[in-house]
Formats: sequence, structure tokens, C-alpha cells
Amino acid sequence: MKVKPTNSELEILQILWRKGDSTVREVNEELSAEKKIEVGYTTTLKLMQIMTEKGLVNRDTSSRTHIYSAAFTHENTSKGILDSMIETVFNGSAAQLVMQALSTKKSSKEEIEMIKKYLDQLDKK
Amino acid sequence: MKVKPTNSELEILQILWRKGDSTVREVNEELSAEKKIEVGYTTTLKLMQIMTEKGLVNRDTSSRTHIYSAAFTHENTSKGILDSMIETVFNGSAAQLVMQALSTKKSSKEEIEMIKKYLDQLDKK
DNA sequence: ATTGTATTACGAAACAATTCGTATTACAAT
DNA sequence: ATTGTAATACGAATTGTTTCGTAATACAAT
Repeated sequence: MKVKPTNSELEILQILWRKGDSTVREVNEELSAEKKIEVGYTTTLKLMQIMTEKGLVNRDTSSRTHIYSAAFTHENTSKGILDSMIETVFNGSAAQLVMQALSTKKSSKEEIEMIKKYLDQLDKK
Repeated sequence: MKVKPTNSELEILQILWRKGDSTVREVNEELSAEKKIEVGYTTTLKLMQIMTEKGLVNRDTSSRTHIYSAAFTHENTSKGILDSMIETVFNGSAAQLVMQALSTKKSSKEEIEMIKKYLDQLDKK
């Protein structure tokens, strides 16, 4: 089962992950707030309906106002995206991607320490 | 100047990076070999023409058979893609992406050491 | 029951990405 | 010069994504 949301779909998933299960209206308002431009309600609705078809979200239709939830965890989804990126862009080398990522964005000392700890842990296995 | 190749475009760029400047035929053959299904010559040609318009590749038209070259380095391009991914998927935290990437793909001891060294270096600044 | 409001459903338009068939052109071999 | 071959150019069909207008529906308030 491959999970490969489009960009717009990802934006909606982000909201569901952060805010938890939500109605279309809630998602739409959050989306508009983030983008700082009003998004049509039916636009968001349609997207979420499509996502339902694709199995990216689940919905509870028991009451009039449907409640949507992400079908996959953030971890799960980002893993999938990362995987394909490592494959297609970095020729299968996660290390390559990691170093590139580190050079790209300045990370704080704390973050770097965290990563080191993580590596030590990884080493022991 | 933002560089954001589509998936198919990225496949072609990979080939140009790996093989160096190439003709459409060369790229097309490599592409077909990689995908293990024959890709139409004109399909590849069209893509590369579009990429020329977009400025993703440069072409030398001085001889009959045009020679194409990547307009941006691998590093440059992957940086752009990574950046947007960190932003949209990992909420701006490179560290988050890094750890996820490391958990996703098993990296060799050598790779882990390499990353550690890199981090140490980074620390000193 | 009627009306108003908020919701979902449907469909289509606009746009971008992908693929490929056909036409045109350039060159080489004769 | 004519012909064959391999290249580029062009345009169109197909598919996927994004957006939104309109219709249908459900519920609440009266």
C-alpha cells in the first residue's frame, strides 16, 4: 500500500495530524488561515472527498456533519515520502540526504546533540 | 529563481548528472533501461524541450544533434527539494527529517560515522 | 409544515504533467 | 539531385490536480 499524497492533500493531512479529527469546515478555516487567502469551502470538501476515495482519510458519517481523520500517521506518511525521495534524488543513500539536509538548514546545538544521541543509539544495534 | 522539477523531469536530470551532457537518444535509452519499459523517443524529446523552456537544462544547438546539459547541479536541486520538504512535511525542522530518514533506511556503520564526523564539524562553528 | 442555514454530492472548468503520433528538417550516402 | 535515415518541432490526446459553482439534502427554528 503506497501513500503518496499530493501537495494540497498533504496540507490537509498536516492539519488533521495537528488538530486531530476535524470537520470540513474546521479544516477549511485552518487552511485559509495558514495560507492567508480564503479557500473555497467546497474546494476543501472536494479534496477531502477525493482523499476519502484514495483512502488517505477516514470519515465518520454517522452524524450529519462528517468527521474526518487521517488514515495514516505522520510518521508513516513522511517515511513513504522520504523513502521515495532517497531513492529518486539521492540514489538510495540516506546518509547523503541527511548531510545535505543538515547543510541546508541551520540546526540548533540542541538539535545537533539530539541527532548525535540518536546516532549513538543506532550504532549499538 | 526556484527550481522545482516534476518527477519525470527529475529522472532526466539524474541521468544528465550521472552521465554528463547527452543527446535525447542517449537519455531516452538510459531512461528506458532504468524503467525497464520502453519510453517513446518523442516523449523524452518533448520533456527535454519543455525543460529547456523552463531553464532546467541548457542545450547546444550548434550541431544537428542537440546536446543537453543540466542547468543546475545535483546539490543545488536537491537542496531546493529538501528545503520545501522540510517546510511542508517536517514543520521546518531539519533534525526531524534527519532522524526520520535514519530510521527509515538502514545505514551502514561507515555512513553513520561519516554523519557523526560531519556533525562534529558543524558543531565547531 | 415552512423557511433558513449549513452540510454533502456532483460535475465541470482550468490547469499542469505526461505521452505519443505526425510533420518537418538536416544530413549522409549514393 | 534523390533517397533514406535520424533528428527536432508541433500539436493533440490523456491523465491527474485543483478549484469552484450549483444542486440536493438534512436539520433547526419558528
